[in-house]
Formats: sequence, C-alpha cells, structure tokens
Amino acid sequence: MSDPRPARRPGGRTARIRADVHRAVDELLREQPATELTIARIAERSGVHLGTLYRRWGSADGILVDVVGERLTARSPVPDTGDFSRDMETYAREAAEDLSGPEGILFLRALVAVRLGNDTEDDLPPTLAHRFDEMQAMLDRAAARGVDVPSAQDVFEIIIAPLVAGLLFGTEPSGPDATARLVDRLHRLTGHRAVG
Amino acid sequence: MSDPRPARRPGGRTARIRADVHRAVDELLREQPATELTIARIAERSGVHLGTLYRRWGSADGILVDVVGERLTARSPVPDTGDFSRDMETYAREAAEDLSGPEGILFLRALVAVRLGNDTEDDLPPTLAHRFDEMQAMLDRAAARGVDVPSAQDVFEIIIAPLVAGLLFGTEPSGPDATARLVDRLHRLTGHRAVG
DNA sequence: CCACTAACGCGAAGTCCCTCGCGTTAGTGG
DNA sequence: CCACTAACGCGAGGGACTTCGCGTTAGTGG
Repeated sequence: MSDPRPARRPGGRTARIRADVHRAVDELLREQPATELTIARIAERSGVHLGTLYRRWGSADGILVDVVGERLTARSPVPDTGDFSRDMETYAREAAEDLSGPEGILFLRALVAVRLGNDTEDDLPPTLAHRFDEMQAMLDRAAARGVDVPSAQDVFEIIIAPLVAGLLFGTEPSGPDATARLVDRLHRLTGHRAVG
Repeated sequence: MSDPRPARRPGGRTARIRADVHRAVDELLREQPATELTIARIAERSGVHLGTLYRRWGSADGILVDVVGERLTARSPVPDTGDFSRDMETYAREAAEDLSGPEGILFLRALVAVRLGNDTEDDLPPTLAHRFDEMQAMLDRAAARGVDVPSAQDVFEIIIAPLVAGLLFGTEPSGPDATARLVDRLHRLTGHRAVG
C-alpha cells in the first residue's frame, strides 16, 4: 500500500519520482491543512503527472501512508541500550509521540482509509510492517540475553492499542505519565521484573 | 456528528426524514459494498433531497456514523445479571462481535473519517457517548454491590482498545478465546476474583 | 551498445461531488 | 387558530476526481 509496486524496476527514475512526490507532500503539509491535500495539488507541486500518481498510489491517502510512514520510521529508530525495561519505555514514549503529533493523526487517518476502504484484505504497508519487525527484534535481543520478555502481541495489546484507540476516541491523556503507566502495566501483567 | 442538530425542532418531519434515511442506508448496505455508498444514492433511495443530506449530516461518513452507531446501540444492550464478572465478559464479547462484523468495520472507518477529517475537535457522536455511559453505569452498579471494580478507563484500555487496534492493523485473532483472555487480563490487573 | 518493456507524460472526457439562493412546507409557541 | 421560522425541496452550476488510450522516455538485461 505504501508503494504498491513490487519494485520491478526500482532504478533511477522511479526513485526520483517518489522523492519528488515526497518533497511536494512535505511542503504542502507545511502550508495547508491535511484535508486540502489533493492529488491534483501534489501533481502540480511535484511536477509529476496526475495520471502517474493515480497509477502508483491510487489515492491521496495512499500517498500519505507512504510519505508519513517513512518519516515516522526515519526519525524514531528502535532503541537498543541493553536495558530491556528502558528500551521498552523509550519505544512506548516514541510511539506515543509519533501518534499524538499532527502527522500521527494524519497517518492513522490515511491508514484507515487505505486499509478499510478497499475490500481486498491486504497486508500492512511496508513501513509499518518494518516497524513491527524492529520491535520483534528488540524482544529477541532481550530474550537472547536471558530476559523473560513479553510477546509482541502483548506489547501491541497493552502498549500500542491504548494509544491508538485513545487517539481515535479522543479520550487520551497521553502525557509521559500515561506511557510510563502503560509500560508498568505491561511488566505487571506479563509478570516480569524487566531487568536486563 | 451522529445527528449534529441540537434538536431545536425534533418533531414529526425531522424524525421522519431521519427514519427514511436510515432505512435507505440499511437497504443500500445490503445490496452493495460500503464504498459504493454515496450521498447521491442515499438521496435517490430515500426520497430525501440531496441538499438536505448535506445540510444535516455533512457527508456520507456522517450518515454512516449515525446509522450504524444507532444499530449497534440498539442490538447490544448492556448486560445486568448481578454477576459483574459475567456481565463484563458479555460486554466484551458483544463489543468484539460488533466490531468484527462488517458494520463494525464500517462504523470505525466512518468514525475515523468524521473525527480526524475536520480540524475542529468535537465530542464523540451521541450514540457512542451513550454506550460509554452505559458501561460506566454497569461499573457503578457493581460498585454499589460492594464489588471492587476497575475504572472505565481501565476497561477501555484493556478491553476495547485491543479490539479496535487489532481491527485497524489487521492483526486480530478475535475469537471468543481472545475476548476471554482480555477479560481475564482485566481481572488480573485490578486484582479481583471478580465475584459479585 | 542494442533491444525490450516498465513506467511516465499527456490531454481529453466522463463522472461524481458539493454548494448556493430562493421558494415552500410544516413543527412550535402563544 | 395564527404567526413565526426551522427545516426541507428544488435545480442550476462550478469544481474536483478519476479514468483511459496512446505516444514517449529511460532502466534493465544481454
């Protein structure tokens, strides 16, 4: 969904077009509310033809998922300090910040539109799937050090889900205290002292 | 959101129009995928003029939130057997069923579009707020019987949030086992044997 | 360096979305 | 029963969205 083409010809032009589009979207988001972001405007700003945008991304939401998803991935690397408890808290705090910011909301909206809009059940956009893989790797590293870690699903249900749902329903306190509380709850529920 | 008018003139015609629209949407949803649901089609089927639909609901998503939200409220009354643990499990199971069904997905999509689409931060649609009030009442009843109950926010974070987020990210097992597991987790967190 | 073809540029055309002003209808309060 | 006005009906109109076929460009593999 992010960039739906299986990279059959990932060479120079294709990558250049994508970069142009990303730059244009970045600029446009800085100048106007996200609801004003149309394919036509992106085409105009980026110099990429309108038909090309439809062919590659299908819709403005598809472009948004691609752009914002990549931005989130880029600026929040998964931590690896050797202290699982601290890493987890950092991970949770970054996730909360990403989500509560304006582009987090944007990303969520676009993701929902793309995922629930089409009947074909397809996978997560690559940027998101990659993020989950990183978390799994973090858990694996800790497990390799002998730490008794929760499952990825536990982390998803106890940490991520409340953040996302709170955002949707507008009932989130979402301060730094909130994420600390979630992490603490994860430890208590999964029964780990979380040292390691 | 749901029906945005503060009921300044809730009398016969207004209610009649709303019923007509709801009936039309029900019919249309049975005949075609939700993505095909346009304001124009609703107007045609219901006999209500297109301009009226835009005035009252603003968009097709707004109508969807109204219609589906009411349907969910109507068919899943909050349980009250006097056994808190059982009530909570029933509540969770019903919520899970509502969400996993096609109209649950629909509702979620529409809710996101309506809530995150406009910049004005407004409240939850009445149907949803009402649902939360019912849950709070359920907790209050149990508390009045002397049961040590979790907070509404706990229920939201531990029961509702994983269901919603799982739906969005497509990572939900969401069987009856899953909800039982969530309820069990809630009990463990609040440290109750959940008898009452 | 050449042939192949994926991906893009182009522009027209159709469709749908949404708004607006004005006239009409029918709840509401007295 | 009457005056008032919220809410609806109406239709035109502009604007936005999306698709399509065809020609062109430029990675890719040999």
